[in-house]
Amino acid sequence: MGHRCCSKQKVKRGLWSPEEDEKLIKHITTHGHGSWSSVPKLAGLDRCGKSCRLRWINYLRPDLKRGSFSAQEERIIIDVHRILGNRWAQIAKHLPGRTDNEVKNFWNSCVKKKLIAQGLDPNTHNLLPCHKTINNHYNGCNLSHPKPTSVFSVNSQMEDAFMDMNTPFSTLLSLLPSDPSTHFPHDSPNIPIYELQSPHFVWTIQEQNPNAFMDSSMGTSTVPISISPPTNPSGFGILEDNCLWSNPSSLQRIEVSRQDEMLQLEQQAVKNPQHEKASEVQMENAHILNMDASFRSSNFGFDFVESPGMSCGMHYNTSPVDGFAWDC
DNA sequence: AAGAAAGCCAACCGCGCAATC
DNA sequence: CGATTGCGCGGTTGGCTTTCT
Repeated sequence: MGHRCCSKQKVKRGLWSPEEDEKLIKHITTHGHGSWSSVPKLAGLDRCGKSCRLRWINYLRPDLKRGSFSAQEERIIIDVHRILGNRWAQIAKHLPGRTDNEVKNFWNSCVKKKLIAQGLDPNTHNLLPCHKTINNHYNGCNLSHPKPTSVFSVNSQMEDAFMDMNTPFSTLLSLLPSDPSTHFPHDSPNIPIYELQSPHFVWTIQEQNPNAFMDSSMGTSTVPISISPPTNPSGFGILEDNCLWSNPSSLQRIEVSRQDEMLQLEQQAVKNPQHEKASEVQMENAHILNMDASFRSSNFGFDFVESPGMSCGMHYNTSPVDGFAWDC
């Protein structure tokens, strides 16, 4: 199995010279790479095809985004890594202009250390053993995984939609059960809990504690979601490339719309001081709207809570705004 | 100022998969 | 249908740079 294309050839190795780069760029921009194994010969390079491919993909490609990673890119990396693990190529697909190698290096040199500093195991994203004494409650609510009060079957349409990054957020919401008010748990009438099952996944969806939202400065409510493959005890490893929670653009659109609404109300208050009190009421109402438990409301972001790989008491917000939050 | 240690990142290695022979 | 080939991937290495002592 496999092949030893490089080991049997006496070709140059190590760092690439500017002249070699120039030859490779010239060849690929004019002829395309075609078969990588033939590129060195055609381009006049004393390298193996594999080395040429790597140099082009990781360094010379014109669409590469150079420079340090943004905070949002870092967040995406952490989010997707929590689900996919060290599948760098898959993670890199969520970061236009970044290569798997770049993501991997960034992870190993920076992100890993940050997570450890936050008391998280970078491999599992669980709390490290020495940090597991943090309170196991969430804004006064017991966070031990609540039993779902309703289990819905997810048909293929829903599953496809959930796994497709391009599915509009409104479509996702419309696919959820239409009348969530009938599925509130008896012991927590304000916190509906759903579990959606398919042969491949279990989605646990829970409206976030409204009090938690009221503490939020960004005017966004969230629907914590945990997704786990029913047959995989680790909770990781078999999710597909395009996952709902890795759709930051949807979240941003939603959040921007909420922020715009709040901004408009604030501007109204500035323009019409005599109506300031009325605007305050309107703003308060906007908050209340955000607390609306209806899944058809567009006031949601998506979070994970209590997935098999996450310790009780830890709340990881996937919105582009907030970072890790510890609920103590 | 100099040597050591740590950080960073480009490149290599070896394996697995899929297409082709 | 097995062998070969090409490609892509994740893990690892090695060397350059930066920071620390």
